[in-house]
Amino acid sequence: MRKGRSTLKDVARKAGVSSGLAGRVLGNYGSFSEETRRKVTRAARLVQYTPNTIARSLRTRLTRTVGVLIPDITSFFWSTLARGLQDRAARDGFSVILCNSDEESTNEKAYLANLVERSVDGLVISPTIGNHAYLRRLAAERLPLVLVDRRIRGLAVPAVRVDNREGAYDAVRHLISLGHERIGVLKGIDGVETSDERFAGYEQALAERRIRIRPALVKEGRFLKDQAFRATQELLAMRSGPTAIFACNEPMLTGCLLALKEAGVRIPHDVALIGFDDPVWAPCADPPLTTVSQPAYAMGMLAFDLLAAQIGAPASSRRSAEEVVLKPTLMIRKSCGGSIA
Amino acid sequence: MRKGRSTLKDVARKAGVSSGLAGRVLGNYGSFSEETRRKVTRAARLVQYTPNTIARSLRTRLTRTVGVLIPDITSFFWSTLARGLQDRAARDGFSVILCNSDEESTNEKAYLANLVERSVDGLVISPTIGNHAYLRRLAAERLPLVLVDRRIRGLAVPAVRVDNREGAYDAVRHLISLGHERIGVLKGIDGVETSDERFAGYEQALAERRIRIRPALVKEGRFLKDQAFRATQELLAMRSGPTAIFACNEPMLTGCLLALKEAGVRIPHDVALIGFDDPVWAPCADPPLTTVSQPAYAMGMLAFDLLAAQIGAPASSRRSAEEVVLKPTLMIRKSCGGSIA
DNA sequence: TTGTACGCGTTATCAG
DNA sequence: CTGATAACGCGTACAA
Repeated sequence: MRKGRSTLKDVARKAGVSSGLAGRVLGNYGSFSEETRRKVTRAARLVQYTPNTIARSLRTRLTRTVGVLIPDITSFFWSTLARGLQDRAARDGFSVILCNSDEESTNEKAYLANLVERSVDGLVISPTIGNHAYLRRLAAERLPLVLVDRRIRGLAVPAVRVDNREGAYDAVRHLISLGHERIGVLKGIDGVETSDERFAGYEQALAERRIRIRPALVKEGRFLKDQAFRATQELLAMRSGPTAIFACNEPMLTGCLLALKEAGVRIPHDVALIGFDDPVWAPCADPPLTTVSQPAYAMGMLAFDLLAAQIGAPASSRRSAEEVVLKPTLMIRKSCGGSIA
Repeated sequence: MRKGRSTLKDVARKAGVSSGLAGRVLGNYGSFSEETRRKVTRAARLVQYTPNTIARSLRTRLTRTVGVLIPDITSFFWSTLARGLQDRAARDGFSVILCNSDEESTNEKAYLANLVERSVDGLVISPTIGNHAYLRRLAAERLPLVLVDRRIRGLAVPAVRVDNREGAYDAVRHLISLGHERIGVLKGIDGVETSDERFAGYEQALAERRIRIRPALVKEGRFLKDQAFRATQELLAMRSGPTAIFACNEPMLTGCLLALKEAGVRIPHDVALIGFDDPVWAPCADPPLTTVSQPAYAMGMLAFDLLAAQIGAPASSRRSAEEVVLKPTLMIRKSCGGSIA
């Protein structure tokens, strides 16, 4: 029994040529006669030759592998985005290594280091807060990089995201137009662009109508379902609590909804609810959820395309900050009800 | 400016020793004096040495990479399982390459081939139907393999799954105990063990109560939301349609619910609904969904552990079919209501 | 304890 | 057009 897969040497022997020649016809470069092309391809088929990508990578310094570092594949937005990314990657023959940061910069750092050691050709990352020195160094070294969902201040690399401020603004304006003024908000993580921008949209909508922001109504839910659950309970415990709540992502929307139901509050009668992210189940909820929808799948595809463009280009001529910002869209269903006036 | 990362040769030069020696202290094998250990580690730090995993892999034939090939990362069950898998893998220093088959054997075959070319150390796969010859060959070649969620007949490799028949049996028995007899079922894909077993549970529960199976009530939803949506519409269009529906996975549960709502049927009053898989949002649905819950995250962790055990063991002594079968649990909420008697 | 040298399987260059 | 041969960076047997 042979030990492993057959190599170029095996093909060469079988075809009765040198391994260099075999490599050329199989790699389709250099020159060779039609005669040898036949002999070699036939031999390759016979010995079931399959190139050793490890050896090839060692030589070419290219791995046809990209890393994707996101907060949590488990949430609707990220799994959908990852799917779009993986589909595009596969189309181009790239493999994708999945990493979940849980919004922890220590995890981020560790995964980043690992991915670099593995010589990925590029990286799409949704950076968390914390020390970005490492990431900046990678960018400086011209490792193909694309940021998704959020950017980092002062780091000029391609990014694909949605206009978060606008999406949040639309959501909150919708609430205000329905007569709400005491609007609770479940923020993500302070310092994360996505979160800050959504909060800015919230502020903008309120300011525009001269509604003052009540600090007690703004809670940091850390993008997490459980945190949002607790925060919602706190909101409900207030003397003069919110008449509406804006949850800044899907896990928090779920947590909020769970808390609301557990407390027996009627939606939208007692409190209206609107969320960022539009999971497939939003129409099935009780009541059907009004949300801000993001084109997550498309974002994943775009992220890969932006990355592939960098990988394909010579390191010197890489555009520094091609940015794609998509529009979120308000999906009006039932959870905000009609006017409460 | 240096061209790339520094190598063993660089640290060796810096430390004033041979690269072989440097390799040994950094790899911590063989023998060397305390003196050189200091010199070498210091040099490594100075030149920011980081091992080239490609070269190492070429030499050791090990990549510390595993592939995970599942139907669709986008669904609740799979994203949760993948998360458990990735977490465990990271703990042990393994990277995971994500592939989505969409239940297409051609995709499966292509991804499998790619993963093998990349020399993954192991593979966890949820095989779809179709030609399994390729997979069998890999198993025969002793590539570490673990099957998740479903097995393949006659292929003795470790597997982790849930007792699908029992879960489905419990679900349908629950429906029957509430007085339902015309129970519609949204099956997955005929031939996929998961689907067949769940259907077997359905049959068993009915047979036990001497309720005959009406072919018109069983629909193949292909595990897909949209297919289930249409199938549900067909069920609703029947002259004497179902009084209850059992959706065999989460996407189909969603599709079914969507169709039911769109048609204005009241749940459970007009038709009761129960699903396999218990997504986080199940309690938020209208009405809260009664489901069969699977320990997806744990299954992912276990799958990796089973794989790691094989990777760690010498190829000759690999246990052939350690199988883990977990218990699903019935989560009774509101979508089946009380007795309809 | 240390250094040398070879091989892993490619890609790619350079004579012939 | 073809065959040798040199890297790529690491692991490791073997000699010193």
